Amino acid sequence: MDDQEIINIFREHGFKVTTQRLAICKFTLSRKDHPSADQIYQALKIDYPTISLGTVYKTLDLLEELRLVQKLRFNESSIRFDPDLNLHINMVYSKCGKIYDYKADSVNKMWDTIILDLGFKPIGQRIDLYYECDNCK
Amino acid sequence: MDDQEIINIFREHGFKVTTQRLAICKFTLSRKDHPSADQIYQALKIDYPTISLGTVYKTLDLLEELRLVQKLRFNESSIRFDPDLNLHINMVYSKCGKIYDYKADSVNKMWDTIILDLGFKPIGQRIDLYYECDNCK
DNA sequence: GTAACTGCAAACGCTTTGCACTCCC
DNA sequence: GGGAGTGCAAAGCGTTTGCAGTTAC
Repeated sequence: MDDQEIINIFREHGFKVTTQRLAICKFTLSRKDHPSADQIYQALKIDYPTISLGTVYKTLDLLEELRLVQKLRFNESSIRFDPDLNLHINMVYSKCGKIYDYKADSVNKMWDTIILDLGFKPIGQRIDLYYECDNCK
Repeated sequence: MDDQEIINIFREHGFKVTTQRLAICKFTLSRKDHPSADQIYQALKIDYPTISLGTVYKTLDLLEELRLVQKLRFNESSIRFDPDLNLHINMVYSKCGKIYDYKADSVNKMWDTIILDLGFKPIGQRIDLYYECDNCK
């Protein structure tokens, strides 16, 4: 998603385009490791020294409302933000806290069958797999 | 799981059996709707008026350590406690906050295939399905 | 120009911690 | 009797809220 697309989405929904919003949005959408609000804040502080954590939180709420990210709570204190709202598996490395997405056609097919089996369609889903990586921590 | 079984598990691991622990454990293991620490506390306060929220938290941590429950964070502030550690789907009702387990052989079979496809075995998993119930809230 | 947004700091809510008292074993 | 467990209250920590100042449009 390029800058113009993001700008259009904001404007279409009546939200102003600010430097902070664009930066937070671009950063979060480009990440595949589900950063926390503070990780986003720390990363952006380098290029935008006056940005505040409050703005990061408010913007992330906005992105959730615009269906550009989803909030995920894992078994740790902070919320992680995932820019992929389609069906995928969250590969969670329990020790080091890293999280990556895994996508495969086979999963989609299986999933369709499970949903069909259940008889009614959910409004969303979440699939996690937990691993322990020996080389971390 | 009856009282004696729970008592044995505590003793085997060198933990003392107290009235509070037994009550918290029995209540949590019997619940299928994934109560929060405060819900457990509120429910037990009726029969055990002197019980404290701190003890509920400490005991739930102990039960997690003994692999009798797992902690689950959903998109709400508090932690939910699930006494089923085997493969199942969490049916989450987004509006009213209710959560139930769904188990089916078909899911297990599908899941085995997905894991086999991935090539390496996880140490745990979590599957959520989100619904909106019209009659709630 | 003005309504929306930002940055700051205080408030909030759930969870954890510390400690004196209590009670299993 | 002694050490683990409890209850209470304070501390902790990520997140939310309120507000004066600022900025997009």
